[in-house]
Amino acid sequence: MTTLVDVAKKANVSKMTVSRVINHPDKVTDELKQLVYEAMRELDYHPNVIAKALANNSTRIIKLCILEDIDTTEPYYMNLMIGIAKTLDLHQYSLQLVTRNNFDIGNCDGYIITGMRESDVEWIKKLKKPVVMFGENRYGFDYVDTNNKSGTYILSQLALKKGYERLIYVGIDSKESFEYSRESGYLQQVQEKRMMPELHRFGNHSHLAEEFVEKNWDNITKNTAFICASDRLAIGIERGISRCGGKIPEDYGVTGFDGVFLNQVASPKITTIKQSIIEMGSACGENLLDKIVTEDKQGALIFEPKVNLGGTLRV
Amino acid sequence: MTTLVDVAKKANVSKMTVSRVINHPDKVTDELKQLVYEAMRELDYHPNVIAKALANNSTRIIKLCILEDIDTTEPYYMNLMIGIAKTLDLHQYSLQLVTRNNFDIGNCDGYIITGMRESDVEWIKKLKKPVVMFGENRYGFDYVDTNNKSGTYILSQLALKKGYERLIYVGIDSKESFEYSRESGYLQQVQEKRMMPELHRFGNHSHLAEEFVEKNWDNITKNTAFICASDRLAIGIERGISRCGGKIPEDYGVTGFDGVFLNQVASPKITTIKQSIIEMGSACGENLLDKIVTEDKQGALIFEPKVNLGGTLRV
DNA sequence: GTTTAATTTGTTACCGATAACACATCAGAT
DNA sequence: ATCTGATGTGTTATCGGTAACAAATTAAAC
Repeated sequence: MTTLVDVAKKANVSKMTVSRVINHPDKVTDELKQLVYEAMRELDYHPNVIAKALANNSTRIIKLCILEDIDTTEPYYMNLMIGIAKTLDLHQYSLQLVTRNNFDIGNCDGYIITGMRESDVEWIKKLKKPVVMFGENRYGFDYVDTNNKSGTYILSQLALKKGYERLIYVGIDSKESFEYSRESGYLQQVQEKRMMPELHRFGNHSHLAEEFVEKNWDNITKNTAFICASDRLAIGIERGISRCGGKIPEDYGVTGFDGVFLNQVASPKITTIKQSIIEMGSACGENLLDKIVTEDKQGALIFEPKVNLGGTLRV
Repeated sequence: MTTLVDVAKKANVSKMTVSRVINHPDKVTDELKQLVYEAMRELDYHPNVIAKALANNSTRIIKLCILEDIDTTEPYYMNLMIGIAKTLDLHQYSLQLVTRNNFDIGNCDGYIITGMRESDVEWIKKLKKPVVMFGENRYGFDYVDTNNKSGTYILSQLALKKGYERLIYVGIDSKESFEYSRESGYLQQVQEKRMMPELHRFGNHSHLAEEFVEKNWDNITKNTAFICASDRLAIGIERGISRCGGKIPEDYGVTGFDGVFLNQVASPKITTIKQSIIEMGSACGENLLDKIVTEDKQGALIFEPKVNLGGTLRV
């Protein structure tokens, strides 16, 4: 492999000049820069990242910290990892998967954290390296997420446009930030239309939503659409309605949130918000690397949601 | 962070001794070793991988080279990557995904290659860094794979045990090694039982298998089981039989190979061979890292197949 | 009881980059 | 013409390890 010194010799300059051409090109005259660029091209020079890392005493390791259980049937975390890894690899960083237990083993240059709860805030604040969260939060941490509020807002709007006259929100029984945002998207739409909000919350399991429909079937008038905070709940609602003999999408509408794997087995497919986890993962990585280089706050990076039309709303 | 020198001072030895305690402990007296170990423990010393890499002029990068098209709906490659990454991360190596095009950009310590064709053999032989293949081959490259032959052998055996009296093999129309192995597993079982082998080959698409069943329905006697070389073909066979009014598993049996995602949407689920791609990926990584350290040939690492019972064979 | 060889430890140079400092060079100010 | 200060370039030390060699100690051989 060719090194700085090889290039320096060829260009008749010191290796420091070559280094400067790479890192601080404004501090070198155009004349020398040309010479150096040419030498680099001729020798097909690629900087040695390892040496660079040692000189800057960095590790080129990013830790991905998943603070909730990994449900392996969902490609969610895999997609996230793929997305992050894509970006990191590009910059010759490597990804390390950690949990709460093996968290502080070994050094790193930064953290990507997902699944944070309120109780995690304290120790996260104490981390000495840059952090980017995956998933919105209200503690001032930089994050990447879908626009959760906008998602339910759009789906509610869509349901109304399709002629459903009653909107019931089916949320997740959790105090996490994304849930509040999804609720508020529904609420905003409902208020704009001066409708009566109806909210229910359950653990994120399809059978709970299914039970809910079956128990309350008498009160569920025709022409109602259910705006659900997750595909899982939506699938439960869908099954409940089918069981009770309701017709989707003619008499009842259902929308979900996520666009993940599970939906592939629903029939009809749920109309939902599609999140490109891979893209968001990439963005997460880029954000973090930026932060490592510039040491700046990145703020929130919010992806506008895309509706994935299924068969649970009228055409 | 504490360094070699810190440990050396604390233990009253030279840093070289500390380095030796780590890398060549047999060349240091027990007395000094004890001192050094103690110092390392007290100072919570963790070697700096970056410095190590620089000194050894290694890159800590492994290239994963996928030589076939990536079907993103299948979690196959994701699982493979997860598996590999798991191992590599553990050893602070990073994974770089490359294709034929960007293959020789940048240096690396080793390669994991999958989807090799015959035409790739030449350039792979010329690589100067250790290589491990994912998927069997007959060119002497080290590899990791499921025992393909054993898989079809076992499924054929199982089908016979369940009372099916005729076994038809449905293979993939390809000259790749795994296909030959799967065929030979079927053939061995059939020959042991002194049955008449019946083989057919198609491109790996479900509709081709489906067509085959429909066109030949008259010749497909009851009590026949189809041993398929992939889940995709198996799904096609299953659909074909259903269309023609055949009953699975009462009158007809079907087995697949892979245990991948697609199977989740089949009804009834295919009885198939389950491959733990993640585990195999990990093994691939370990094999390669071993090879990098020892410079030895690793040979083949073959995973014994596990049958995943679905509903396409009698109970 | 030397001589020789083997074992153990320390010294030095080096891996390939960067930062901090030192040294030219040249413009403008006095 | 000399003195400043800005700018561009080269020198040196350093990051945290390892290999190769040198030195010191110990053991074995004659």
